[in-house]
Amino acid sequence: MVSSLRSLDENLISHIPPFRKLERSDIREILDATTPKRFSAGQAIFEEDEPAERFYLLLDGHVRVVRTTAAGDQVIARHIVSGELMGIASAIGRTTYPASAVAIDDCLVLSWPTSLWATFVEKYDGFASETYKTVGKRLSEANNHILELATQQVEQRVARALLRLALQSSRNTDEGMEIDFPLTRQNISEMTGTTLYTVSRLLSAWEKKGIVTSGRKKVVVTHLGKLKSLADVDPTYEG
Amino acid sequence: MVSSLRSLDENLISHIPPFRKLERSDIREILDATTPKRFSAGQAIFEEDEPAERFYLLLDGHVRVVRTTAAGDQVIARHIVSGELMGIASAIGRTTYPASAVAIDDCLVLSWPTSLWATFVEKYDGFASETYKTVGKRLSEANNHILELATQQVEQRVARALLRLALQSSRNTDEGMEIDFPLTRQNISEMTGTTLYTVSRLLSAWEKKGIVTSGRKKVVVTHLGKLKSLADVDPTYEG
DNA sequence: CGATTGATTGATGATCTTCAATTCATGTGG
DNA sequence: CCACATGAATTGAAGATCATCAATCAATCG
Repeated sequence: MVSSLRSLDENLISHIPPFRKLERSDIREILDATTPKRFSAGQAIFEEDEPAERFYLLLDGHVRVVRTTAAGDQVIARHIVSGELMGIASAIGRTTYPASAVAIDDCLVLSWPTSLWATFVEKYDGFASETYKTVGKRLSEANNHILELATQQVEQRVARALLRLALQSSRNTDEGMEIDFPLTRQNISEMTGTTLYTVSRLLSAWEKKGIVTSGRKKVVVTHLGKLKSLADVDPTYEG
Repeated sequence: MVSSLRSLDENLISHIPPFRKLERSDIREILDATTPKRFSAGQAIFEEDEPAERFYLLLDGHVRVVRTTAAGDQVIARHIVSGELMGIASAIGRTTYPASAVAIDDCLVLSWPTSLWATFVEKYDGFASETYKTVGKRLSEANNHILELATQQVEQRVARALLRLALQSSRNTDEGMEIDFPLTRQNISEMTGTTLYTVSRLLSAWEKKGIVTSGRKKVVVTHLGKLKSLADVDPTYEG
């Protein structure tokens, strides 16, 4: 957790990929151009189709990136964890946000006006290449997601979604790997293109098999190997 | 069609977005660094997971970008039409191709060694921003595809896929808008995450309603408005 | 003109969604 | 601090959508 909103320590961001190669003075400059902001659980950080006036860095907490269809269905495109950039529409030549970002728990966020993007890219060594790597990773993930939706059954898709969360965003407890933010059946269904009922049935079945334990807004993976085999991935898969 | 493989005219690429802002001398340089190559229908231009040694510009023809799952299912990620870059793994910090590219019909292709990518980005004004716009467009398309797969029924998905092809890659005939490359029921099913049987049934039903006519490897949209309404898009939708 | 690839269509059934009825957990206000 | 409202989860029953299998037909090509 970050102790204060007033004094931004350079160490806060110096280890984060896009800033890793920068001098302390550069980092100081970058931090001086931003004011940290807190968002509480459920608050929107930016909204789909709004003009992309700022870009963001999540320092602490978890964020859901969400799109809504004309019919009102919600789809969770991805989760953002601490240290990731978001709202980087400018990186890909957009002027509006392609999706909404919602704080899942309490979040601490830095942001800069989009007008600074070009400056960052030009001035700070490695910033451009690192952020384009990020964009590339997201494109790959999106394509993997398409492959899953197009070829796999619901059980495999849910298993994979849960597997990714366990590997990327869990803490070890005595029960097992606990997803470290509140996560409902409905949330999982919105990540996988199914219904909350089907997710509930799957989790119940898996609980009987000793693969997970779960509760209200909580999921714990108790047997990663079995989950991987349900997900139909290599046993050495790590995300 | 391009008349000869020997003399590459500067006009060939001067109107294509990433090169649009360049001087004639720059374009000459770029063309001198490549040899055009032909691929015949069905040939692979590059393969998934291969080291990304070159990047490509499609000058003529149509290319399918394909991924294959461990189980052997194929998914068509996108189609490339003349004037588009492909195999630009380097743009997003990858060292291997994320998918295979297969010539649908006879294709004419330019290519450059990946080692030149950094030079292009640095040296040629507008090249970077234009190609990142391309990457951004592909990311948006991928996210739209995810939204469709997650929320829409097969009929809507097939209607949308066909609609996009009609709007982006068709010629007008007296029958209607004919998709201008060979396209099988199986191909359509691989674009939409369904089976060739279901696509065949849908096309048959649509033919009875006067929305399409179709034949072997051929689909013609005869009533765009009705197709749009099946696809559940705005009547003014244009891609 | 046979062989191959693509398309059609009926029958059957699995998978998953939908609806409805409860139960359970959590936090809030009286 | 308990009662109650609210949001979350469960589970049965019913049925829609789509995949699968199989048989047949049609087009194209060497």
